Amino acid sequence: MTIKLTDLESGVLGVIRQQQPCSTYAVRRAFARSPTREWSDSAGSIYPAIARLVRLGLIRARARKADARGRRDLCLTKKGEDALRRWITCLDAASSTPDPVRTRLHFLELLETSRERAGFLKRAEVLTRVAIAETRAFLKEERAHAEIDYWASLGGLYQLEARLKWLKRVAAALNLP
Amino acid sequence: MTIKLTDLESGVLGVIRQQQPCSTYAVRRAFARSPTREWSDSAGSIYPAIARLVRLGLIRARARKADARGRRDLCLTKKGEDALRRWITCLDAASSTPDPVRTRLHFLELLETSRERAGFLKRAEVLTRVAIAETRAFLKEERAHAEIDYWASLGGLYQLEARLKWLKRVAAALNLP
DNA sequence: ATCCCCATGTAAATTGTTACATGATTCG
DNA sequence: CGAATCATGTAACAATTTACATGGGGAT
Repeated sequence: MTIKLTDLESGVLGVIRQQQPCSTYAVRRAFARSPTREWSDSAGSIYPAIARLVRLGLIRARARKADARGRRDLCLTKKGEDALRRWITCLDAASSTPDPVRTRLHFLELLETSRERAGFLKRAEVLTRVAIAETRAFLKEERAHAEIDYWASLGGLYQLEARLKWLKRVAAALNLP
Repeated sequence: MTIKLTDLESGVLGVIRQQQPCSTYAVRRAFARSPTREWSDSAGSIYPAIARLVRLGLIRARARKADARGRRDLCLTKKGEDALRRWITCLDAASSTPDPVRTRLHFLELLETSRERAGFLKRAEVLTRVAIAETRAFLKEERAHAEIDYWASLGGLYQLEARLKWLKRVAAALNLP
């Protein structure tokens, strides 16, 4: 059975992979820095999450010797890299997070070839277009019967269209077709 | 002490207020309809949430007589309306949801005067502009040191800018300055 | 010396997910 | 009649929030 990661766990893996070797606190700081607050930076969520990932063998933790504070160096294992890669590439419509594309894009470097990266962006684009079509259909019904819900839901459409624009810009910037 | 509502509870109150009297199942259906999945539509979250709200005195549940299925008519109490109004107007930067503005806008009708409604939109606009400024500052640092994180975070900026555009359109549509 | 940030966590309570259980009604 | 949907929930589990506890190290 394949391991199913939560978004927080995936974010943890991703940040560790970017900064390894690093401490739990470094991950926390990285999460806290982000203006969009994609992941929770509370100790009560991160420490248990990392303990889980160590238990699952996705992270290796090595105590620094002669460190009075008991800091540990965290690194991804091979298994951890695989799990992270799987999370990135298994991007689907059922994702519960506000922006599953953006959270994954942070770790795009884990995909080695241009082909894989372009594939990710393409899949993201298709998903977004599907969502746009669905939202448009929904808005059509909605308009007729509930004015305010129409305007509220229109916000979702604007967000999706912005995502599409952003994806194009990212693809161009990264030289991906 | 004032009651602090979760987003799900607020959504429940809002939908009930729009459709009252209605059943729990009607709320569930309303949540399930939305293409943006702003609120969870699982029975395991909604039934307990409504039980909580009844216990807190924000909802009144009345059994329909001679209804074999045991349906209940739910209505907001005065206290429930107040709590919902407070949730809508207490829009702040610390909101954890992806789009605290959009979720609240659904229930804008609860604000009676144009002045209040315009106030809400104005506050939303200010919050968004602040977030945009913060994100721009963040991106400036980010660009220098982590290419991919820069492009990922740029997505957040696009979302915020889309929100601003949407807010303008909503204000115009509702004839609010 | 004292205060604040670094850095580790844990405990209790709450919340949400997944899956199940039950029975009524409608539709083909 | 059988399947899908309506409509109520609950139980077990997993995850998160909030708050606390502990101590090192650096700056004023």
